[in-house]
Amino acid sequence: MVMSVIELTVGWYRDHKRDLPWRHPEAGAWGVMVSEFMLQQTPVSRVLPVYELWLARWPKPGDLAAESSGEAVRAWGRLGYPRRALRLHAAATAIATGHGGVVPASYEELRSLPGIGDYTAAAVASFAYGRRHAVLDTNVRRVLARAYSGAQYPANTVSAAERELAKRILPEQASDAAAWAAASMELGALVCTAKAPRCEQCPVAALCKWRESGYPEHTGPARRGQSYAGTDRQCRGALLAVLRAAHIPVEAETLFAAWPDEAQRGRALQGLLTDGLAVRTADSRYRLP
DNA sequence: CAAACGTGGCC
DNA sequence: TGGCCAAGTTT
Repeated sequence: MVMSVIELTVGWYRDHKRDLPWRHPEAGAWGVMVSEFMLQQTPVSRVLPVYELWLARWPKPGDLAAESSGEAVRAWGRLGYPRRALRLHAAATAIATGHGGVVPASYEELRSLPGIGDYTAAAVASFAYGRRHAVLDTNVRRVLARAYSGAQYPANTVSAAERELAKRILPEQASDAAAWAAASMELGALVCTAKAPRCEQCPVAALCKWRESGYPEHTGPARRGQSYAGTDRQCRGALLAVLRAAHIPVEAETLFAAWPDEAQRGRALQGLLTDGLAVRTADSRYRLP
């Protein structure tokens, strides 16, 4: 019998999926949700240790909600994009107060929580609750682009056509759809990678349109490079690192010792205050919220 | 829609 | 060495 891309991918996943803690049954929906926040734009290898610490310290949403948001930021460590820690704390608070302490199962309820966009809502509903949703992350988008559209890379932003394709091929049965979501993400992460795809190991190589077309190279605009060295972002990171390490409020002088450029560090501190990642005390010192 | 938002590893 | 890339969201 002829197997489809979806069937082949799900079969491959059964034998090749990584043993990740948030895939264990005991992780629960909260574990899945925490992992999804941490994995936004962040590699699995860097998430693993922080995830373990978080789940041990805050096994339920209410446990995190009971702490200050600053503790969430501190425990976030160097994962990057620390506003995610703030939003995860805010989401936990919303779950504790408005959802009986239980991570909601519906896409709409999840989507309304801070820090949860289209991808994360679909992912939590699918992975934690087996709901039927098109889960479109960078991995899945690349797999679809190659296997179905014959392109090396998807466009910079998700297109309507892409969503339609994802919905069109989504298995009818919710459990099958959830299996496909997990499997296609894993395929994109391990085999159908951005740089050097392992087509020899790919379960759908024989059906891949990109391969069939002779691997045409990407046309169209390159992805915007994200510089970092010397940027305001790096400056913010340096200042926040000082606040994370300090357990009493620090002087502006102490904070500013972490960065040479005067104009930049002033901008960065204001940004941290505006974002709620730092607060000024009555005696004009600074600390985590 | 583009820009802002961290950080580290890899080729 | 430096650009690219990593399970995105918000404004």
